[in-house]
Order: sequence, then C-alpha cells, then structure tokens
Amino acid sequence: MDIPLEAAFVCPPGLRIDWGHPENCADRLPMTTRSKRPTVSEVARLAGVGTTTVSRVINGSTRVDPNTLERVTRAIEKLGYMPNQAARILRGARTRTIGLLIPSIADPFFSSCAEAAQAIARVNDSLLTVITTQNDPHVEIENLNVLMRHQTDGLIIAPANSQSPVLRDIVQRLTVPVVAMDRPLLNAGISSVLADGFAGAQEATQHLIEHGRRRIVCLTGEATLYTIRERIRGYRKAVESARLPCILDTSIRDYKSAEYAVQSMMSEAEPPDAFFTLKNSTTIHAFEALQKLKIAIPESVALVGYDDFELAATVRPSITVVQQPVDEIGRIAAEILFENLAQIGVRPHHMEPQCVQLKTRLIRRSSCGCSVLAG
Amino acid sequence: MDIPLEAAFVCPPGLRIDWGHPENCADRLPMTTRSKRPTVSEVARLAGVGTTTVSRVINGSTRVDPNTLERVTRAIEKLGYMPNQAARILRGARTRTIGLLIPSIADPFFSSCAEAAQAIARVNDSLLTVITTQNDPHVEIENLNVLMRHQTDGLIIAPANSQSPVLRDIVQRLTVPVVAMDRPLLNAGISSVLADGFAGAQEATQHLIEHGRRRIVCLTGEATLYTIRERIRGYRKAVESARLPCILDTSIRDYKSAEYAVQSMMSEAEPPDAFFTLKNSTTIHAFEALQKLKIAIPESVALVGYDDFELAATVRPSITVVQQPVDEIGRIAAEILFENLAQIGVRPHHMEPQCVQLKTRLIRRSSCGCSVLAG
DNA sequence: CGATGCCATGGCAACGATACCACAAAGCAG
DNA sequence: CTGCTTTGTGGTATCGTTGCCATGGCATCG
Repeated sequence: MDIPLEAAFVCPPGLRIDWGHPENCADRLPMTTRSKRPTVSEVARLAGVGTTTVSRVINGSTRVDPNTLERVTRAIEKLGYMPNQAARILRGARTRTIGLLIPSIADPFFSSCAEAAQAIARVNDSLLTVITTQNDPHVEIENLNVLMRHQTDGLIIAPANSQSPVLRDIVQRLTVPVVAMDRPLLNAGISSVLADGFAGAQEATQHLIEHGRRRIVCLTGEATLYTIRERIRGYRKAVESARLPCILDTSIRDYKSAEYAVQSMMSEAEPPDAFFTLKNSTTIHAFEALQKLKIAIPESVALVGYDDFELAATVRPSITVVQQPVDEIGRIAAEILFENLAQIGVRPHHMEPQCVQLKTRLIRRSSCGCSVLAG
Repeated sequence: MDIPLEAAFVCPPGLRIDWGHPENCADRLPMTTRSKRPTVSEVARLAGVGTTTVSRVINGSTRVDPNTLERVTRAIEKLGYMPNQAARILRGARTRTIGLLIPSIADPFFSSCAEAAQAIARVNDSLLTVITTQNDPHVEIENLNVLMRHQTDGLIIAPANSQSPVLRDIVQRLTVPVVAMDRPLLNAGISSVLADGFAGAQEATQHLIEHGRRRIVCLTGEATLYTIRERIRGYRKAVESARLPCILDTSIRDYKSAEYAVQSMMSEAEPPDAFFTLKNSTTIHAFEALQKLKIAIPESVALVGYDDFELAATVRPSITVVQQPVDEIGRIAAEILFENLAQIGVRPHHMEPQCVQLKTRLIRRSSCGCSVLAG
C-alpha cells in the first residue's frame, strides 16, 4: 500500500497556504553516514600530514600552521569526515548524553519537563535519553543501571520514593552527577529542583478559607508520592491554623470512585463546602462527578485543583488551580546538571548540592468562588 | 535550604496509605559505576583465564567448560564487572540506542507516541533518545546529523515536510533504518506508520451530514502539514459527494482569531450549521469562542474535532472527535524499526518498506448532535 | 657563532572488547 | 596405532582517537 501522491491536497484559488520553510539548506549535509566512514588516517594521508595534526585541527587544541590547517580542513570536507564517537569515548571523552528517568512521558507535567530539559541538553551539545519508570522502584533501579552501562554523563531523576535507602545508596555510589527533579532524594547529597507544594497547597487552602469555606475536604488520590504528601502538609497547616477540620480522602482513583466519594460525602450530616484536589486526574474526576450529580460549583461546593491543565480555563465553571512552573523545573534541573558536569575535574570535590524550591502560582478562576470574567 | 524530613507527612490513624513497593531489591546493585571500572583483563587475571574466555562467557557465543564458566562468573560478580560500551561499539557493535525526531515532546500526541516507542525500545534492550524539531526542517536536518554522529542504530521521524527532497535525499543516503511516523516521507523508500486521516475526516464529515448539516465549515488551523492536508482531502471528499459546499478556513491560530472567525461567519447571510476542526488546539479555540459568543452547541452549530483529548468527554457539551490510535502509532513504528534492524546482515538488501495506515475511530458525544448520556 | 627556546609536527602507545587464528588435548573410527 | 574431528582455550591484531614524548627547523640572544 502506498500513499497516492497525485491525490495530494491542491491549494484552492484565493486560499493562501504557507508551505513552510524554503529548505534551501542543501549545503549542510556532510554525507552523514556511509557504509565505511573515513578515519583520521585517511584524512591525514589525503592532506599529507600525520594523524596527530588532523586531531589537533579537529579539536583546536594546539596552534597549527594556517597553511596546514587549510589543507586538513579541505581534506576533512572532501571526505565528509566525522569523528567516531565510540573511539573518543573509549579514550575517556564524555558521551554527551544525559539520562532522564521519569514516571511517564505521556504525563503532561513530565513531558513539559522533558521538553525543557532537552532544550538545555541541546545548547550543551548533548542528547537526552528518556526512560519511563511508571513509579516502580525496581524499574527505576534497573534502568539506572542501564544508563550507567551506556556511560551516560549525568542523570535527572524523579524518584518514585524520596526516602528509598536503596536508591540513595546507589546514587551516592555513582561517579556521575545526579539531579533530582519534582521530588527530592533525601540525604543523598544531590541537588534537587522542585515546586514548593507545601506553600502552594497552603495558599490554595487559605484562599478557600477566605472565601468563607469551613469544611474543606482534601481529595488526595493515591498519596504515596513525596509531592502529594507535601501538598497534604500545606493543606493541613492551613486548616489547622484556622481551627478547621482536617479531612483527607484518599479513595479517588477514577470517575467511579469519585462519584461514590462525592455522593457519600455530600449526603453526610455536615457536607463539605469545598474540595481541594491534589492532582490533575483527581481534579478532573471530581469535576466530572460533581457535574454528573448536578452539584453546583461554586455555589454548593467550591473546587480548587493542584496543577494546571489546558482546559481548566475553558470548562464551565473554569477551575481555579495551583500552577506549577513546569518548564522551569525541567530547565533548571538540566542547567544544574550541566553546571555539575562542568565542575568535574576542575575542583577536587564536587559542587555543593543545592535545593531549588520554585514558587507556585494560584490561578484564580470561577470554581473557587471568585467571579471571573470569562476569557 | 534543605527539605525538613521531620516534618514529613505522618499517616493519620485509620487512614491506610500504600507506601509503595517494598524495595527489597538490594541484591541487584552491581556497583554500578566506580572511578575505575574493571576490565576484561582484570577479570581474566582473577579467574586465571585468558581475556578471550571472559569475553566468551559474557557473550555466551561458544561453549566453555562448566568449571571455567563458574570461575569467570564469580570473578565478574566479585569485581562488579560491566562491559565497556564504547569499546564494543568501536569494534562494530550496535549502540543499542534509537533516535526519535518529533516536533515536540510536550504535545500529548507525540508524548504518547514516545512513551509507546520507549516501551518497545526497552523490550529490545535499547534506549530511546528524543529530539524535538518544532517542525523546523533546518533543526530536523541538523539533529539528524547529530544522531548520526552519535551512531544511533536507527531512527523514527515525524517529518516536518513530507515532500522535502532534501530530507528524502539525506535519509536515502543513511545506512541505518529509518521509519516515518504520523507523516510519511514520500518516495524515500522507508516504512511509515500513520493514522488514516483521509478516512477519519471523511467519516466525521459524513456523520455531520447524516445529522442533517448542510453548511459544514472545515477549520484547518495552519494547513502546512501532510496530516492536516489528508484530513482536508477527507472532508472535501465527503462534502463533494453530498453536493455540499466545501468551505475551508485556515485563519484560526488562537482564541482571538477563533472568536473573530466564528463571529464573522455566523453573521453571514448563510451561516454555517457545523464546524469540523482539524486539530486539538483549533477545536479548543473554536469551542471557547462558541461558548463566549453564546452560540448553542449543537443546536445552532454542531462541532466535531479531530484528535481526542482528555477533557473532550468532560466539557459540556461533550465533544465528538476523531480518535487516533496514538499508542499504536508509536508502538508499531518502533516495532518496524527493530524488525529492520534485525534484518541487517541477514539479507543482502533491506526489507521491503511497508506503509501502515491505522484506522481512526469516531467517538460520538454530544457536540455533533448525538444525544449521549453523560458518563 | 654556538647555545637556548619556541613552534609545528609526527610516531607510538593506550583506551577495552572481540574476531581470528592457532594449538593442545581428548575422543573416535579404521 | 595413526589420522581425523571435536572441544576448550589463549595470544594477538584491530577498531579510531588522542596524549605523551621526540624531533627538526627557525629565530633570538649572549
């Protein structure tokens, strides 16, 4: 089966369509890969010099005669020479590849982090290898070993368990720099980049309290992760400071459990007047359940979610959320990693680990009780 | 600044929380990486054998005496030996790394593809290196070269321009297998895996026609991509078969332009009675604009979108969409790539390129006029 | 004028794993 | 007992690059 080319879309008259960049970039294709790639000695032979000189030209390490430089450069171009990475690495060079160990690529939070990290890797002339762990510590350790076998220069990891002594020991024994992202790896002596979930949750809860809400239920979803636990701490701090009850519900996993939980809570003697959901999927499930049960938001119950998502502003009512600086997290984690990498060999001891906590932002929309003009 | 551990979440009485896997996997940490990794010769010395024998044990290529096997295995474990990838690659082995060139990781469509491809890479004992191109042909070619420098075993690419002669030439000159994903690379002689946008769009348009819609406007958004053009073909086929007008609007880029476009079309003498949007962002912008302008969906205009998204079922009215088999696309692309990889050296000539077209699915919700029970 | 220093350059070894060849010992048929 | 294969094993060259050291030419200085 083949794509029929003749049937391709023909631009109708009067309809201007931009066909993209002109692509006059034929000048920059250096033969890419051929069956047998030329080597330094072949270049050297053609240029009439020694292999060392060719190497010097490539790496620009020592001064070479302008005349020789010219000849060698021409030989390199003529043969389409490209240094062999493997040989360089064998001689001790970096692989120019960093690893990213995250629970899932499909998760919008982590895919945004990955995108930002990849951009930083690119400006540092490195590649990014992504591995998903599904938050399984076994998979995590397994693949950490895989990355080390591949001699990755460094590693960004979102640990499934921030307190895992096993992971901590392994990471401490590594000779390559590691940066924790989104969740710390406690007492491992590595840098970490996270959003301040405690402050974010506290601010959101506080906001609901200011709206006069008194029975604020925190819908945690599964509460094993460090991030979720921090958010719970923030919620707890806020309600306890206001002498309000601290009510946690960890039961919501999907739409069905959300409907059940919401229904049973709303039919209690003292029903909640606000829900604070700690992650995206829980927010959506709770929102769906409330709509299905025809419970008015924010009149009957207010709703505030943690983590922003594309349609939070579009649904009716629009949903107030705690927004995390996703791009920043990935970007800074990668930046710190490359800073560490740059330090290797310069100092006898590694850089002091730093813990970056980024501020979250409360995006006020309608579901919390704020009257927001749509748009 | 350090994370206060003592302040960590304490499980309240009566609230069962699953703390995750037990992590009793301390047995599987093979020293990972040390300052100076042991080599075959060190293992050989310890086991009292030659390096060749050690190599044979590692690769299980030839029979070795059970006795020797035992000794070597023990030596490997004792030293925590791990073969040096770079040396192997220099000797001609695979890098066990494949590249994925996509416009963006943050895009839900491509992140799902990436996730699926990564899973296949894992079962083939390989890593996946992700590079984003932002649909820029220059970046695309640039990074294709970067991947080749890194000696990637193979490549999955979503070409920015399916008809680019430059990209086609480069790909044809590559010695590693390449698979096109989501969009073909025409006449390059490589396999491609795509969703059938023509059929999907045709079916969706047909569906609107069956609902009695007569003026169906196709909101394309930017229409440079192959996929979008295929969808336009499908839409056109359907309306032309029904002798209905073919009305394309390529102007929508964001919420503002959507509002303008919708408003001006609705105030025409013959306003549209349905919108068919060709991609996610356009669907959302059009939906927002219709809501803002208080135009009833589906009473005044019906709406069908291309590409499903998480909240399409949650918003009111829920949105009817053409769903693409995202996971399948990534999975099959990777599978074909590894099949090609397995063929290298077996046959003198490469595998016959295949073009896989996957079926889409029309998800009937409310916005098209179908009365759907929520849930 | 001879000694000293700098510059440009080349030869060679080494990084670590493995394919190839060689060889010894053992088994086995004639 | 001889000539053959089979089995287990080791030595060594090689992959392509780069660091170290050596060398020859030229300029500078006492």
